[in-house]
Amino acid sequence: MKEKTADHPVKVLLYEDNRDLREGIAFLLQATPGLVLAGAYPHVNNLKTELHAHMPDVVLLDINMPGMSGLEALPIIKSLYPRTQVIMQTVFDDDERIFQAVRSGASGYLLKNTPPAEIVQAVFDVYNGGSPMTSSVARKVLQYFQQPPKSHPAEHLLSAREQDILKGLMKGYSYKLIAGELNISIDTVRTHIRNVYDKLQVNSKTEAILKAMKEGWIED
Amino acid sequence: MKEKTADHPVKVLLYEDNRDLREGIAFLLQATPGLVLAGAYPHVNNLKTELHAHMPDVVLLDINMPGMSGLEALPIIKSLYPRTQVIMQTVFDDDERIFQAVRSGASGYLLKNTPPAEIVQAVFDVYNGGSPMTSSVARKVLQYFQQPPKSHPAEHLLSAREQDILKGLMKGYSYKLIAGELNISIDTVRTHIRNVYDKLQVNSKTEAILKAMKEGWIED
DNA sequence: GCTGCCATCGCATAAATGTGTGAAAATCAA
DNA sequence: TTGATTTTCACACATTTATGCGATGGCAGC
Repeated sequence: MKEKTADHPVKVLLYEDNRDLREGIAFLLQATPGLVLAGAYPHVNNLKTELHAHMPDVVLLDINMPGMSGLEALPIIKSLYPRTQVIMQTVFDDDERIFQAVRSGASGYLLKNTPPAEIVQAVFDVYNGGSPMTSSVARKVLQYFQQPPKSHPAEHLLSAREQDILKGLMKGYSYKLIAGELNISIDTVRTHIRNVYDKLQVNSKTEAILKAMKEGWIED
Repeated sequence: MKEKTADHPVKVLLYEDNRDLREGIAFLLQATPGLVLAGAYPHVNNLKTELHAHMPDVVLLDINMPGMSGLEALPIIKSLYPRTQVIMQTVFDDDERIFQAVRSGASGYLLKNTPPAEIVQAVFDVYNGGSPMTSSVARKVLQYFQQPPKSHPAEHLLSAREQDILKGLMKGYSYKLIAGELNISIDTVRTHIRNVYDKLQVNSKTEAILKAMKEGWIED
């Protein structure tokens, strides 16, 4: 990880409706060598204008603001300036906000209890390609990846052979192909598929595949 | 976020093959109030025994160790003691390792350049439900979410009506149902589907659906 | 006006699929 | 050993799909 703080000062734009907090952070950013505070505003209603005027490297964006919320502002920023790094700040760490922010391209996510010094560090972090996150937020993000302890209702429902056949279907194979692949007769394939349909409560290839996918069956 | 450090001391198990590093971290963990170092080992070859003996709350796990690697040890730990929190440590931050670790249930991921004080902090973090991550690692995780700026090649390929029909197929409908749904004749549905197949270069319902999904067609 | 594309419909035929009924061999737990 | 399950196969028949070869009308662009 190469530090690029010496390159040119990092331009920061701050959106935070709480006046004390805004001025506090603003002061700190101001006072930090290598950072330049391009602006500090209590709302994002003039977002586009300010973006075009300042061309910030990093935006510190509060989620809860009067008028347009930070979550609404985020996609606008990222669509206009994809390379601008955005750090979200909020008091709440509910899943909904986090994932909406992450999907919209947020590069960092800090809770409001983050000490000011770490906020400054976070600015450098995102600028250098990192993603500073409050650890409780990080946990929620990770949990999305954790192999959802797959509740495979089908696991015990379908026999090994039936699973083979189903996998064949999910690859788009015809009965004939599956039969060839597994070296069994077409009629056998029929039988298995019939049983699979019974167990999955469906009555067509399509339904079986869709159900199998929704049920979290493929690894793809 | 409730701190639970006063509850009972957090039992930590440390796996790290580098002796200096191991002893350094071990000393620090020892000396930290609220933490108890249950053991510090240079390899995971006796993993199960040590786990059963110490029942740790948190495991600090180096990835690169002689014999069994940390990545191999992780799923074993999580399957035996799902509630034990594991922090991975490594010098490398390549995507492969990170995602394998995350999928296997790692709760934290620190690079080796992490200052010792932060390692201690990380132990408390995971114990309290957080997921301390080096910010460069966090970035890679986030990027996985931001992935799908899906290119819809079919968007312009298929006409509006053809897309309607395809959506019908993807809901598992039969021709008859689609015809009813859209108030057109079955033969019309046939024609559209024929054209869709031509354009998607497939020749069965199943293939069309699978292709449509892979192409990022569904929102599900 | 002509041309290309789209949406609509019809008919015909071959192939694939869904479903009913049966049954033999292999495997496995009680 | 006995019984339950699994895996294998067969034949039959209805339905659904896939595909070929049409046709009509609408609408946009040149």
